[in-house]
Amino acid sequence: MPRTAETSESIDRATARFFKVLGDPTRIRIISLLTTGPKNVSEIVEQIGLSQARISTHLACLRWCEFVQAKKIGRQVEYSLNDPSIEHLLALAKQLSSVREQHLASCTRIGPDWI
Amino acid sequence: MPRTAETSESIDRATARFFKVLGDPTRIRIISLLTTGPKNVSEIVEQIGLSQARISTHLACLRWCEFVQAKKIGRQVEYSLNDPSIEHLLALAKQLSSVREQHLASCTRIGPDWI
DNA sequence: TCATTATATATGGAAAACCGGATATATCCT
DNA sequence: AGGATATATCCGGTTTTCCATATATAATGA
Repeated sequence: MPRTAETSESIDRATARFFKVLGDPTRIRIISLLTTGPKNVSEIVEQIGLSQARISTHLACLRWCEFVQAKKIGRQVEYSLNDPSIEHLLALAKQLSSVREQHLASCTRIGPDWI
Repeated sequence: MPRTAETSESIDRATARFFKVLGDPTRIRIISLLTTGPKNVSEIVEQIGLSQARISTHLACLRWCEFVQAKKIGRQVEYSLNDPSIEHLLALAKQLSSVREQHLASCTRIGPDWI
């Protein structure tokens, strides 16, 4: 069954949201950290160095979009990646973006302040 | 030479910006369209159905971040993808996000309106 | 039970991104 | 040169995202 224009548009919207979730430095750092194995919230907070509240909302975002899984152990919650494909995707993206690292770093905002 | 925490942080920032550029439905649609071959601006405008001005700024964004190349031919400008890896990345992301399409569609904003 | 620890959520404000509409620039044609 | 066409950029306003701070919930231990 061929896809209609509407369904491909709908997938594009989903894909854009998917990417938007990945489009935040803190969330990338969290995902990168989790590629080294499961971590509980305190460990993540310690590694990243932001407030627990901030980390927790970023984790909620990643959890909602199913990038990560949460497992409650006593009073801690252990987070882990829930799909190995994410690691592939991230590795590929890191490779592509590290080539352009300086260039991308010089772009502090999306919009007509390029140049 | 091992990477220090700062340089990995810098790559993470670059990667996040890389993803942020991909985190817009219109830009995803443009890139998807360009996977079928080079197109000039008028063709892109026609296919996507947004104003020429809007398409043009999205193209500027993609061009700046080197997702696409622009080639001036007479008074038209022909755009094309400038790295086949982008296609792989997009295909992988589309696959991952189409699995969660309904779920991602139900998320209209990033932030505490999940649940 | 009460205090403590670990994590999650709510709220208000600042910054960033997106859009529509107007305008500028560059090329072609007569 | 002057008009038409193709594309790019600017501007003001609205929406979205991010953050800091405060507070809520849940589990543990005294």
